[in-house]
This record gives sequence, C-alpha cells and structure tokens, in this order.
Amino acid sequence: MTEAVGFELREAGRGISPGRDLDSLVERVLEAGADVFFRIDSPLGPVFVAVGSRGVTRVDRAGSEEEFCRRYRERFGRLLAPAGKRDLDLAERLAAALAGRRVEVPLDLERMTPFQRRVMSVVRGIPRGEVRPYGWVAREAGSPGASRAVGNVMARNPVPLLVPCHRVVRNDGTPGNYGFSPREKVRLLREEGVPLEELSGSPYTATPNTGVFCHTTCRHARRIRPENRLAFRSPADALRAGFRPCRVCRPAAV
DNA sequence: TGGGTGACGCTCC
DNA sequence: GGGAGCGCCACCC
Repeated sequence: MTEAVGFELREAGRGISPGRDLDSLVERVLEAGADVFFRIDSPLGPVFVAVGSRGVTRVDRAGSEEEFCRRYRERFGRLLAPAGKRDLDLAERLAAALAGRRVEVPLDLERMTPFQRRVMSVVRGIPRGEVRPYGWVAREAGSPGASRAVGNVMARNPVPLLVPCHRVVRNDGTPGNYGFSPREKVRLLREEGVPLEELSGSPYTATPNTGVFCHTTCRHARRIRPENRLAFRSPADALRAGFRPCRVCRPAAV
C-alpha cells in the first residue's frame, strides 16, 4: 500500500507525535513549529508536498530533499520535517488528489491576494478531462478582461495538480503555456482524455437539438453525437447563430 | 506612486 | 494562417 503512493517511510522529525490524519497532523505541526513534507508519485513524476497547520502550502517537483527544504524556508520562513508512518492516510489522500481524483484536501492560500484566491478556487473546480479558457476563469473570478492576470496567477501556482492549472487553455482552444513546459501540459491533458486536436480551432460546441452551446470539453458537449455537432470558434459566434450558453459550463455570461 | 511585467486576447495586415 | 502590435489587468518593486 505504501509503495502504491510512493510514500517514503521515514521516521518523523523531532517533536512530531502520533496522529492519523490532518487534524492530528495540525496539532503536531503547531507543537513542532515545523511544517511536514511528503514525497509522492504524481502524474508529473515524484513531487514534494508540504503541509502546514492550515493545509497544503506547496507542491514541487522532487529534486533533492535539501533543496526543497531550503527553498521552502526561504519562501515561507518555516522549517520542514519529513512526514512519518502516522501520516499514511493523508499521504494516500494527497496521492489521490494529485492524480486528479475528487478528494478533499485543504489548501493554505493565506499568502495570496483575494483575486488570486478567487482564481485558484475557480480553477480548482474544473473537472478532470475538461478545460476552460483563461478569459473564462477571469470572468468567473469576477474580473472579466483579466485573462492576462489569470495567466500570472497560474504561472505562480504554488500547488500544481491540486489546483489543476494545466486545464486552463487559450481562448482558441490551443493549450498555451505551462510552468513545467507546454509539452508537459499537453501530456497531462492527453492522459486526462482531453481531445486537444478537436478542441483547437473549435473550442465551443453546439447542437440544434437543444439550442445550447458548451465548452467543447464540457461533459454535456461530449455526449452530443458527431452528426449533431456544430463547432464554433467563439461564444459570440454561437450566440449570433441563435444558441444559448450551457448552464453547467457557462461559456458566456447570461 | 508609477512604470515594468506577463502561462492572454484581439485586430490588423 | 500567422505574426506583430497593442490593450488589458493585477501584481511587484
């Protein structure tokens, strides 16, 4: 079981006492004055995950343990101690969340601005296998037109995979950039079953049967049979053709 | 405080 | 079709 999540069975650091999950880990974090880190296999390969008293603070690709701890200390001003056997439940939950499954994992985004937190919350809600454009994220976060600012937030996402910034793409349906490289973004999206070729150039899909148009990866759009599909390049085009936006994926403001 | 920056988006050519 | 140029917005220094 432990091998399945790639969790390192290392004894806990100084001051860490027994506990079963996040609540008890929180108590121990507060006692020890140090946050706790895990090394877990993920779709990005092995990553370090740091957890503080309020939740996950950082996900980063695994280099050396020393380097991760040093950078964490510089950025957060806190020490890191390796998680222990007692933290297996949380390690498994983290592994599931990193793999894109819907698992409750608290995030500590205290250091972010209100706009950044709204963006993170919107992006966190994009389901596996679906993508949304930067402009849509900006609108849903309450700042229509701030798509470039959304890109800035994504570029500094402290918890990649847990906040799936790889599911945010350009308005024209092309993948756009990614912190770990655009190729990595494409790979992650393919693994999640996103039809990138179909998406590029026709990011919106409608059907005359209902008069509704969706983001092409919306779960409703993906049920439309090929012979009933109409592709659109923009919400404006779909609206002009007389379609109304889907109430689930909200491709346009109503 | 204000100018520089950027994982964007739109228009023009 | 695709690249250049510029606007936009939030954030940083």
